[in-house]
Amino acid sequence: MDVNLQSHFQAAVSVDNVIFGFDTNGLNVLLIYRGAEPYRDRWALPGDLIDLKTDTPDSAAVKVLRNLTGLEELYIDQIRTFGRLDRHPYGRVFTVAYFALIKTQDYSVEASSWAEQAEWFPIDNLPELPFDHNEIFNYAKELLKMKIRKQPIGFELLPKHFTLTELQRLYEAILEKEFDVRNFRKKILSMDFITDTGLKQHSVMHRPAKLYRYNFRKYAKLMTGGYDFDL
Amino acid sequence: MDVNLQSHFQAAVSVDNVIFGFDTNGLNVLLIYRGAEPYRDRWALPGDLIDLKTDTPDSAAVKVLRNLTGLEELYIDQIRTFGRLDRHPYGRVFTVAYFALIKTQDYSVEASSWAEQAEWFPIDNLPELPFDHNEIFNYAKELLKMKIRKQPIGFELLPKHFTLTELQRLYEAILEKEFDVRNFRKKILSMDFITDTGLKQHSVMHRPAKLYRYNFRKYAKLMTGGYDFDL
DNA sequence: CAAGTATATTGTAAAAAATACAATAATTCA
DNA sequence: TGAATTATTGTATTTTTTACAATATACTTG
Repeated sequence: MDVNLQSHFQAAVSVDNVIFGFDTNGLNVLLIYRGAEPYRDRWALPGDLIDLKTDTPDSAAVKVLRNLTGLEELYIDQIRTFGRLDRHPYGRVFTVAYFALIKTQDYSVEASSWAEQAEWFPIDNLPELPFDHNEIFNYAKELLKMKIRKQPIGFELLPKHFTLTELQRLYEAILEKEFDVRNFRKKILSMDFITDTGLKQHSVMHRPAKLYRYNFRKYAKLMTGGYDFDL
Repeated sequence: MDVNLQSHFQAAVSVDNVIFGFDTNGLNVLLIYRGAEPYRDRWALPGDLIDLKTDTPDSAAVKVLRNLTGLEELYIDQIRTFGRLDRHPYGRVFTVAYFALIKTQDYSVEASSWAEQAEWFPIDNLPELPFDHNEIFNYAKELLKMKIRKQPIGFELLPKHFTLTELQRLYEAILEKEFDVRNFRKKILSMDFITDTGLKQHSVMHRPAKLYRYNFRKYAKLMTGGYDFDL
């Protein structure tokens, strides 16, 4: 290979995942406790160097997510690439950041191959992160805000069956803004892609709420009709 | 360096720009005629390998754009990174795609250091592009559609002074959809970030249109008030 | 200079969507 | 049985969107 070209083929590329989860305490991010250098013993976004022989950025990000959660078929999407010159102490490493949503309820620490090293952190109380991970996280947070208003991805963060109040709390947590109960329900129901399951909460010491589920097929149908999701 | 690490530091990273321009014929993309291998003598997106010693993806993309147009201060934004295993015949090359908007009127082929090799192509009549450039272009086109509805970036594609009809044609070309003249004007003017310059067209053989300009300060003010641009 | 040509500009009524606002209902627990 | 707690629902007002066509202004030509 040409000497000129040679000088270009000396970069590494990694992926880093910003994994969001939602529970009664609000929005959380899944961080791992690094067991290896650099930045050993620091909480960081879960990520890995891409294996140049076998992986694309997408496949590498999916692998990280799968290893960490033991779950398949999660929502994941590329955010953007970060490439500051000094972002990695070992050399020139570009990182492709990803954005994932998981149902906290389905996630069990035990299923993870990095079990004891993973932990949920409330998004408003993150530790200082290594590399440019704070920057990546902030970018992801903004993206989540934007996406939630345009696409019905909120359901990826809720259990299969959920109440309208839970859905409202989710939107409020993400958008950092409160909605009127009546108007929120009217709007969500008018969009017509959640379905009443006929089930109710039980063992709650108040009027039990109806349980709904997200109906992807209805959503898909609306989209092909040029529908504009907005909140 | 560790052998294990060594195997990761063998990638190259490039940037590729999808540069949009607008004229009376509609939306165009700027392509260059490749003078070097691979894919010599093919029309392709302007791009370059990132110099690992000196450049970030952003700075590299700006350089490509500047070399090509001779212009400063253009609108440019990252799209996403593409990294199929076989996308480049010389090895593992990831490419960070960018999206740029330029005022065709300000662009002169002469100013370009690649002068004779650059040419505008109507977006609905592109040649077959090398690498994964067709995929990148399609992605960019969708992104443009999305962005134009959310941010006042259309003005980056128009001369400093423009008529409302030109603005409408621009939106129609990008969104592939026609708008009612009265409603379009009402909406645009209600947004209140374009200003009447007091000037008019001349030497047109019909009623001359008023010339407007984009008022960034007004827009910025609106945004801080939580305004939602939408069309 | 009058008529013709071509595009620019403007208003209004009806329908739809967004907003503001509070009373009643269903369950558990004591 | 009533107290506690959260779920559920409707209506009037305002704002936004939509549908729709007549008049205005410049240039050109005869």
